[in-house]
Amino acid sequence: MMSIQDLLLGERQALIRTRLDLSGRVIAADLAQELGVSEDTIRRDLREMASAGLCRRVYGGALRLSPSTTSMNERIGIAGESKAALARTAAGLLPAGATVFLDAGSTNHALARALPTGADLTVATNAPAIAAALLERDIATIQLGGMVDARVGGVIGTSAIRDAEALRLDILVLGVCGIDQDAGVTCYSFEDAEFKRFVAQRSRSVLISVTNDKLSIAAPYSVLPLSRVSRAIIEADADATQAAALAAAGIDILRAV
Amino acid sequence: MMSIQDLLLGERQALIRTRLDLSGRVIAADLAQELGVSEDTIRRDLREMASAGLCRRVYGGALRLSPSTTSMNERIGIAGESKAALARTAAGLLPAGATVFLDAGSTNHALARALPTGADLTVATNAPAIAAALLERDIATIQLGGMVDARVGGVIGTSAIRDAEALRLDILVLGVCGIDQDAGVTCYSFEDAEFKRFVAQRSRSVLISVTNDKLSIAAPYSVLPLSRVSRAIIEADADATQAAALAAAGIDILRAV
DNA sequence: TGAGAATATGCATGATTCGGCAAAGCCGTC
DNA sequence: GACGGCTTTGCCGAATCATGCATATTCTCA
Repeated sequence: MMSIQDLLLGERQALIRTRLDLSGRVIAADLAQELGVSEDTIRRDLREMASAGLCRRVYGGALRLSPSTTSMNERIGIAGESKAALARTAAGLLPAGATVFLDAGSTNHALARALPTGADLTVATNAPAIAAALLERDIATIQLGGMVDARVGGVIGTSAIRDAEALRLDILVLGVCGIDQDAGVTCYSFEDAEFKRFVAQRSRSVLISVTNDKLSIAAPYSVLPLSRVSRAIIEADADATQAAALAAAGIDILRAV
Repeated sequence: MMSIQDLLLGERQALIRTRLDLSGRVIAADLAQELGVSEDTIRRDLREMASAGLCRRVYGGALRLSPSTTSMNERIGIAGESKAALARTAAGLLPAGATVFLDAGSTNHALARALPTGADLTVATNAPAIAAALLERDIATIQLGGMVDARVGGVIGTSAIRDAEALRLDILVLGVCGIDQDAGVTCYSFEDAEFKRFVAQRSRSVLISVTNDKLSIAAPYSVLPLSRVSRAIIEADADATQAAALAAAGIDILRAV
């Protein structure tokens, strides 16, 4: 039996980095106790990692450097932090051993990046960028095949649906273009809507994470009625009336931290 | 009777590699006891494997280079400039309108990054990271589907082959693990070799770009004989004797600038 | 400004590593 | 079969490293 204190040096730092990625901050004293080493050792680790540009050292611990270090996050831009907050919350809702589908979209890309390295999940996706992020985190990945739609950033259409037929999912994390109490979940492309609907049929539950700008938006093509959505994660400062409307439709509402 | 300590050098290293793949970490002292050799021998093995890029050496043992910390970014970083030079030269060899396949691998990832935005190409790939780079450059992309092999960084196996059946390629840009005038093009995984061979059948020409460390390397699994390779791009300072050997096999040799 | 926590620095210690060296095994040649 | 060259391996000593502790310094917060 391997106990937590028998970590090799590199492993300890990798674990700290994962912790940083996940929650954005670590506290030296907590890490020391948790990993069974002295605070000095943790501080040395943090100092090293900071000088290697992997985190920012602060009094008492360390912080993740602002998400502008990676190319994709730069593209996500200003909305990055709120998306990352949604993503961290969503990451906590994926149980070990689950088979999950991450639909294309920047919100789900953030979720892929929020997953801890080596997470015990099998994740299928139609978006190459998401698959690449999953691979970097050493997570079992299934990539759907076909011509990639540049607007969606993922594979849709017949080949994707054919590949998706082989899947049996515990959780579908849906990228949504709009959600509205009357129109339900909607998106901007007919084929994309068709694809999402198909994947939803193959999944036991449907999870969506919704930025504020998607609330009360009805896009042209209908994806699912609200009754098919199991759970929604909304931003910490999301409008209470709209949240209540979704909850009234039977959706389990979670606010991101 | 062959016991565990009668392993040949290569076998021992292969076993260590398996162990690394499996659990992500090995401890020198444990391996020494388990394999019945001295710790010095294990350390020598680990040192060799580390300098061959197969693991990361840490105090007390070694770790798998986990994609999160090292994989693409660092592998690109280490040999970045020479790979970028190969990539620039290769990019110039893809004619407008062509249908191209970019095989998984850091060299081809560099090629994808070297392509100009909006290039008039249709590019198929089995590697999500490459597909993501192509999408960022607004290039028509076809992604093969299936379970992604973490070591290869791309999809291989039956589903990938099934998807590849639909392709008819002008140029296959092959990622090679080794090229040798006797062994031909070789790689480290049986399934990967099988996949590459299949794609090669569907392509009118085969292009490879070869870093110096791949020259005169014969990996375990044979991919193609040299006669099937149309063109090879080698580094500016590649060994002249080895270049001549490839040219003698009928390969069109180009030196990168 | 002062109390208390957090940090940097130097040092001791035990474990690990590196380089060189020699013994043993393997190979081809004479 | 004997010989020399080559590789692999184990062992030794010196050097290096990771870690914890003690001490002086710096920082935060009230």
